[in-house]
Amino acid sequence: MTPELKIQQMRYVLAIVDEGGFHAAARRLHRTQPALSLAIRDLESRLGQALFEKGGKALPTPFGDYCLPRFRGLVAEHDRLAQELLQHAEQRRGRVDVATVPSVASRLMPQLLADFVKAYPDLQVNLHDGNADYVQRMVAAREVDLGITSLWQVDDAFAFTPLMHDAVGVVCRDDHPLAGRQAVDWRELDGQTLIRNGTSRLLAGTEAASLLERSAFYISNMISLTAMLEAGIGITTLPRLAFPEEYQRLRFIPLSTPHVEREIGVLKSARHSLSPAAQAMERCILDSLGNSKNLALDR
Amino acid sequence: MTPELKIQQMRYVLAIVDEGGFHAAARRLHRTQPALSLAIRDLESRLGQALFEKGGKALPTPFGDYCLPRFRGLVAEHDRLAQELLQHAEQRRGRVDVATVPSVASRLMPQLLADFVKAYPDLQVNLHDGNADYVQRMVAAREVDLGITSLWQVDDAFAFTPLMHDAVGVVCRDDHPLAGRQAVDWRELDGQTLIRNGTSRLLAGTEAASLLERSAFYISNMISLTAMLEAGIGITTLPRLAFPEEYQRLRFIPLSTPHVEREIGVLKSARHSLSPAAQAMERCILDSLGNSKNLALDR
DNA sequence: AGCAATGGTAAGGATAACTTATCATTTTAT
DNA sequence: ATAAAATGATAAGTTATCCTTACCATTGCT
Repeated sequence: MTPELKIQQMRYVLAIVDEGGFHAAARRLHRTQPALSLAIRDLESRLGQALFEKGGKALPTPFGDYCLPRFRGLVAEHDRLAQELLQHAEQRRGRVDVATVPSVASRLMPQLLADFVKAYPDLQVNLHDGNADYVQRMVAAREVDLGITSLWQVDDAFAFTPLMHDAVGVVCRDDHPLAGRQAVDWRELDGQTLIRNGTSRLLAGTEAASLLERSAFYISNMISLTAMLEAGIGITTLPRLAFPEEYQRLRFIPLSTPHVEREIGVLKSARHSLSPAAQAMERCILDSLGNSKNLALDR
Repeated sequence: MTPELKIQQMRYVLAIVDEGGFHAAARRLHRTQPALSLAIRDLESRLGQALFEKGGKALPTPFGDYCLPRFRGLVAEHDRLAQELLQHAEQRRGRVDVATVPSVASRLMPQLLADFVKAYPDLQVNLHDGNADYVQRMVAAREVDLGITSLWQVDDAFAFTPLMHDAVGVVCRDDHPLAGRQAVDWRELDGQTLIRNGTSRLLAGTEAASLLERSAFYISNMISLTAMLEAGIGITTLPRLAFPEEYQRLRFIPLSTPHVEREIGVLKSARHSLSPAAQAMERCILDSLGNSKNLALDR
């Protein structure tokens, strides 16, 4: 019933009209003139009406005149769409949503995003941050394309690409007895006031696990936690990346025994592939953080 | 640079998504499953991005999700256009402009248009009327598709299809000496007050031409002319079709010597073809007035 | 009149599209 | 748990579509 009008046939019609003849149009389209003749005849037979007058010249019929602007419209629409989709496919347009843990957001993302917008200036980036559980849930719910986090729970619904190891250490004020030390053993913390935080669970399952049970404080908010530490109320443990360098009076001492580290990496859904923009972001992340095991974290 | 996205490929994508799988879609499209696989692969390679996830199920990728509504839009646009053009081609929609001489407009068009709208209820008809010169100029300027008129001037820019012969006669009031006659010779009009009108030039070039020179009146407007005739001021000549039957006191007496007639027919441009709607109108005119030499004009 | 355009036509070849047959996986049912 | 059925991918071969070469008819221009 409804004829299938091919975009290419319409293009031929437009070229013939614009160039004023079959030969000229054929030249422009890199075809031969009979190719156009046949294509036009086919289109005419589909519509049941002639598009060009019969006598010698390539003049549109009244019906052809009626079709012309409509063909032009659909072809323009097609080209606009093809262009748009290509730009998305080629990662020149689009949007990425990324979720990270706060330490990554503040320590790694600034440089990374600067590199990213330089490489992909027209891609929109949305950055969310929260704890590792939150990041993983955002990825699972597909509210973000990618997460940069440590693995919260192994689950084959996720694909995790490791980026770096982030060792846990003790954080204390500069007047604390441990402040000048190069390393510390967990047993030395016995009797100290330990403030737990969101990352403390990294110690669970290690020989230092008992420290957690003896701790009376839990503070999730980083601002509050640093305020407590600066006030000299106690000490805490943090992965190095999460240690806030900007607080002058705080010190980070690596925990040598047990050696505890979290593994930071890129998290994505294993079942779904990435949008083109997210592919660009993933590549950017891997290029920038992948090989260099990021040893430049010392101050 | 810009890939050529075929309407059919987009249709395949939509069918696969809507039917939830390659097999189901293939069934609906009367194709086999590999045909779809290959078409999709081709489209994906043109865009440089996968549209469906790899693992078994036919789930769209995020890029596929992005494409879907746009494909749907363009396909819908295509179908709408194809439908519209087909309706025009099949003369189910469109517009015809017709110009006629007044006699045709008042005596022939009412029935003809009634037949036409019955056969083509969705076609818009615009009817213009004026003298034969006006009609011919309208056709030449392509402001109308068709004219129904007598030929004003022969010119190979026009195609003229004769419909009927329309004999000239004398028109007078019922109390005129000629009123009861079956025929009249031009010599019998000698000494009568002859009022010329737009059709009087039909006598030019005949033996009765001298009558025109002796006439002091010329009235182009039909209402004015009939008023003059009803007032008994004079007589005139008119083709039978132009004789206004509705005036009870006026009589028409055929002119037997010389026998003068105009030929009424369909006029169109010889260089341009007709719009589909105009083709419908032409056919309707020829069917309704072509063969029957329209002898049913007596009252 | 003769030449150089125009577009149309016929036959054959290149390309694209589709089908049949088969395979590897996954899902469903027993 | 295992068989059966359904999924999509792949390879080879067929068909249809599209395009080209070669030629013709007509028109317009020197």
